[in-house]
Amino acid sequence: MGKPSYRDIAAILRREIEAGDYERGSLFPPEPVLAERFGTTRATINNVLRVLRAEGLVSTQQGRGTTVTAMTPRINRDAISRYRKNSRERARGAFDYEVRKLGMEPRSDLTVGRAVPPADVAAILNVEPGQEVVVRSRRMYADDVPVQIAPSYIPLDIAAGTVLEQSDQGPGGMVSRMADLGYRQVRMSERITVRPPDEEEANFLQMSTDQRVYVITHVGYTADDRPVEVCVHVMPTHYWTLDYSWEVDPAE
Amino acid sequence: MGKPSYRDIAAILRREIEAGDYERGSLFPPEPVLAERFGTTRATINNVLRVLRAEGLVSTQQGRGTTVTAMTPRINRDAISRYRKNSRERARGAFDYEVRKLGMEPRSDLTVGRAVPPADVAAILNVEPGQEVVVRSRRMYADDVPVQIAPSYIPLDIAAGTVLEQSDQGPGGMVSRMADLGYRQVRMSERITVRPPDEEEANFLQMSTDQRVYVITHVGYTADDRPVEVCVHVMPTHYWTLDYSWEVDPAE
DNA sequence: GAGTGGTCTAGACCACAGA
DNA sequence: CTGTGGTCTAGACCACTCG
Repeated sequence: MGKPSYRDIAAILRREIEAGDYERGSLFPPEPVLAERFGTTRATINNVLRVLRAEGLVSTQQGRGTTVTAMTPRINRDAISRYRKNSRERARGAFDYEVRKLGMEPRSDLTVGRAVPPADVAAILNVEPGQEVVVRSRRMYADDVPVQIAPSYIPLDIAAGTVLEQSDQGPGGMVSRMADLGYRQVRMSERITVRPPDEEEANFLQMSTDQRVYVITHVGYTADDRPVEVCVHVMPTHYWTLDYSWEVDPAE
Repeated sequence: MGKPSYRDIAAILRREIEAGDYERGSLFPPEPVLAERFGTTRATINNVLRVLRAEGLVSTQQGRGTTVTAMTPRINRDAISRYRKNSRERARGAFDYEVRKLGMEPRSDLTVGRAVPPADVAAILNVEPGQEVVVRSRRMYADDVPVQIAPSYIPLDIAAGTVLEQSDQGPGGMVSRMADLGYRQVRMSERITVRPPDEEEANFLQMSTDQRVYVITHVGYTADDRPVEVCVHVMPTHYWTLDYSWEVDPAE
C-alpha cells in the first residue's frame, strides 16, 4: 500500500464531486490546500486537476481558481430534428429548445459582417480563396455559461444586400430566410472532428487545453446541389452530446 | 525575447513533423535529447509531448518511446451510407470500405459470447439489469494499427441459438442476418459523446490519457419500434472523422 | 541491463484576477 | 496587494520494453 498516485487522488475527488460535496459553480479548494491534504506537492495536484478537467468535472481559470463545472447534464444536439420546420419555429430556434429542455436559460449574440472565410469553407462554397462572403457569427450561452461558437458563411451573390446581412432574422431562422430568397435547402451534411481549442476558442469558451471541442462543419444544399451555407459549430465536448437518427431505405 | 516556452517548442516540432522531417511510424527523439536540444529539462519536454499527443501527431508508449503517428489522413465514417445495403455488401462491410479508401489494409477480430451489458445498454434494449445478452465484439485495425472497439449487444430472445451466435456472419453483416431472422431494422439512431479512454481502451488502442475517444451508441429499431441491437463504437478521435447527411423533409 | 517515458519532490518565479 | 494557477528547474526513483 504505497502513497496515492495522482490517479488515486483524482478518483477520490471525482467521487466527492459526483456525490455533491461541492456546490456546482463554486470554487474548488486551491492547489496548496489539496497538496497539504494529500501530503504531496502542487505539481502532483496539477496532474490531478488535469484529469478532472479532461473529464469536464472542473474548469480552471488562471488567477481565479478552479470551479466545479456548472453543467452536469450535457446539452443534447439533435441534428436532424433541429432542421425540421416545426422545430425551427418552436421556442425561437433549435438551440433555445435544446437548452430550455434542460431547465436552463439560453442566450446568444449575433455579429453580422463580411469576411474572408477559412480555406476549407471557401472550398466547400466554391468561392475563390481570398474572396469575401457574408458571415453571421453566433455565440451561445446556457445560464450565461458560453457553450458554443457558430459562424455561418453565405456567398455574396446570395446574401449581399438581403435580410441575411441584417441582425434580426425573424422566426424559423436562417434556413427559412434563405428559402424566402429562393434558396431552399433540401439536403444537409455534417462532418464532425474533435481537437483542442485554439487560443481564442479557449478564451471565450472558458476552456483549458486539456479539454476538447467538437467541430461540426454543417453544409446546406439546394435542390440543384449547390452548397449555399456553411456553418462551423465549435462546442466543448464536455457540454454536449450529438444525436442523429434516420430511416433505413429498404430498397438500397 | 525570452526562452521558448513549451508551447513554442511544441510549435517548432509540429512544423517539423508536418514538414515530414520524421518518417511516419518512426521513433521520435527521446526526451533527454529534446531537453538538451532546447536547453530545458525533461519536465518541460513532457509538456511539449502532451500537446503533440493531444493533437494526434505523436503517440507514446512507456518503455518504448514516442512515435510519429502513422496515420495522418483520418478515416471517414459515413454513418448513413454505411448502413445502406449496397455499401454493406461492397468490400465486405463498411469498415473495410472506409479503410481501403485511404489505401490502407483493414483487419478485424470478432469475439462472440454472452455477457451482462452495461447499464445504459440494458436500459435501451429493455432487458433486466443483470440479464445476459449476446455480445459480438469487434476489434478493428488499419494497417495493423488498432483503430476501433465495437461491441454489439442483441437480446437473447432474438439471438440465442441463431447464426448471430456464430462467428461467421456472411455478406452484408449483422443487419442483413437480423433481417433474415425477421428483425429488419428500419430506423437507426446514434448518440455521440467524447471522453478520455479507460485503462483497457487506452491499452488496446495504444492511446494516452491526453487523447480522447468518440463513443457512438448506435441503436437499430424494427418497424414496430423495438430496439433490437445496440452497438457501442469506441474510436480514437485523432483517427476518425464522422459524417452524416440527410434530406430535409419539406413538409415538416 | 540499458534506455525509455511516468511520476514525484522541493523550490522558484511569473501572469492574472479580484479586493 | 494577495492569492490563484501556469510554468519551470534539478534531481530522483520507478515501470516498462527490448535486446
